[in-house]
Amino acid sequence: MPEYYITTPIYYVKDAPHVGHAYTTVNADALARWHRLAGDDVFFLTGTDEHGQKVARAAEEQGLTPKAWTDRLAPRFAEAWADLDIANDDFIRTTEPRHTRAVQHFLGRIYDNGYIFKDLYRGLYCVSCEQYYTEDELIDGTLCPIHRTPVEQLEEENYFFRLSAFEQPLIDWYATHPAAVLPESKRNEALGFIKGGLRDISITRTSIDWGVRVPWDEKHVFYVWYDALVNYLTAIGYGEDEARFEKWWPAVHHLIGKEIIRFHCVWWPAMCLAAGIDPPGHIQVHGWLLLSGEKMSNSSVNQITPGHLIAEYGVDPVRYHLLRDIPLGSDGEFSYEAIASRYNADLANNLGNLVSRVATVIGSKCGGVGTSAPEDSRLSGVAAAVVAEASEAWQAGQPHAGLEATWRLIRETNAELEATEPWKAEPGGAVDAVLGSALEVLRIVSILIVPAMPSTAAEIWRRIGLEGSPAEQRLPGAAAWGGYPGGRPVEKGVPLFPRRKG
RNA sequence: CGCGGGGUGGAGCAGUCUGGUAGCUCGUCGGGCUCAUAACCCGAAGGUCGGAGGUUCAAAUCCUCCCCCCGCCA
Repeated sequence: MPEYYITTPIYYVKDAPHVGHAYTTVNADALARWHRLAGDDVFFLTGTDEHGQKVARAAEEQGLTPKAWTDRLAPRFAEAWADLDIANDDFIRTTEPRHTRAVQHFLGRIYDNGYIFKDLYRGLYCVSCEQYYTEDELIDGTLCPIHRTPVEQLEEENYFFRLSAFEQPLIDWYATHPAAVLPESKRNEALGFIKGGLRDISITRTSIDWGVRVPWDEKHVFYVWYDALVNYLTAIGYGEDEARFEKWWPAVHHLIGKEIIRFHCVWWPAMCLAAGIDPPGHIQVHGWLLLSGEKMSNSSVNQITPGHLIAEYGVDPVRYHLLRDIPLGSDGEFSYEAIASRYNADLANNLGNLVSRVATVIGSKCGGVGTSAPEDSRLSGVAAAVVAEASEAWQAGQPHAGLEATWRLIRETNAELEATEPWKAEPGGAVDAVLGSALEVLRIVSILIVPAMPSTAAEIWRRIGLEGSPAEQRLPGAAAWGGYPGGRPVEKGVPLFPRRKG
């Protein structure tokens, strides 16, 4: 059984989860669910990043210890994901003991291998922020961007990672793993950065203590990024369960936003090499969810919470919108107009309405009992083509294309009903055939939409009288034409997606 | 010359690598249907593909220059 290990970035617990986080997580969840359908052995990891200066400061502002603060924030992410029907297999927090052990083991290996050394770090430091800035982050190159006060030139003893030693190894690695980073434009960006020359990087701090202790020098803690990346290893038993680790690594799929390309496509593979393990096998980079043209961010005032959207539209429509309207890899605009339009057009008018009209005509012409589909239905060819196209799209990490293809089958089925008008015909073979085909389409569609809308899929499955659940089906076999047995009671039910005004 | 993304009918996108009838969804208009959630189906209008040069029998697609928009701790 092929393994499919997928990760989201771990989210920084500086603030509550917003729709940008949800976008990444829903995509990861949908891909995980697709691979489960495909019969892969799936492990889906998400979690929270809890160390570092900014968390410590946020806690302090609330009059809390960092630990108390993160204990309060982390569950909000877990709850948000539960509300969005996210079926992650693990939820990692970087403050867990297992993570401390993994980080110390991983960085200890790099240290033992000679790629970490002590040196003087010189930087521009804001005393109020207790933080270093680079010159271009400063106002006029001299003032702290937050406090607008002069920064100081400061020196601190740090441990450095010899990133410079990995310039050529990384170039070689990218050459032998051409599809490791997708889309290709992002791979080129990472490679371009590497070829531009790599400098050694400071990876520890003595100025803060909210972090993972450096095992060979207790005065230092690891800088938050280098502790955070290791979460991908912690969760699969790195350093503690060799068999489990090798099962999932390096065939991992990291789903990340484009702003953290350098960390994931340069630092991280280099650190893996330094520690003596393979770099991550797949990194899929996605774009941003824009709100009125601006990136949704933690600090944005006008952020929209996932809970708010779910209350307004329902879980599955929110998931569908995120997956269908913003192709993985490019930026997309979030708007209420877009989600409402998608809801009415695709969910209410097409899918929901198809379920309704089929159930009604089955009721009036077939006594409420589903009929089976003939093999030679015109729709069987469409279905086969759509299943192939959707599968290819999902496999390639393109949910929007998979869903687009799926909806073509729904449209074709509406058109087929229009062409044959079973509601006008006398009950009999012709009517049974066209309605059987429509029911078969609904069966196939309910499988194809499992990754995007698990609850809706299960509900359609149930209404057309099938047992078990669509999520238990295995592709490609289950999507082959002719799986609907007929003879099952078909329930009309209330509209799946009541049409929205405005 | 910081990096990156983009400018295609009213909106959002595909097509650009591998030149050769500009495609899809939404919206608009007209018709059909009335099984269905005023949903569905069919048809139509609407684009000199950011601008200017160039290569070519032929350019949204290749080359040159220019203009504009957007983002950079998910």
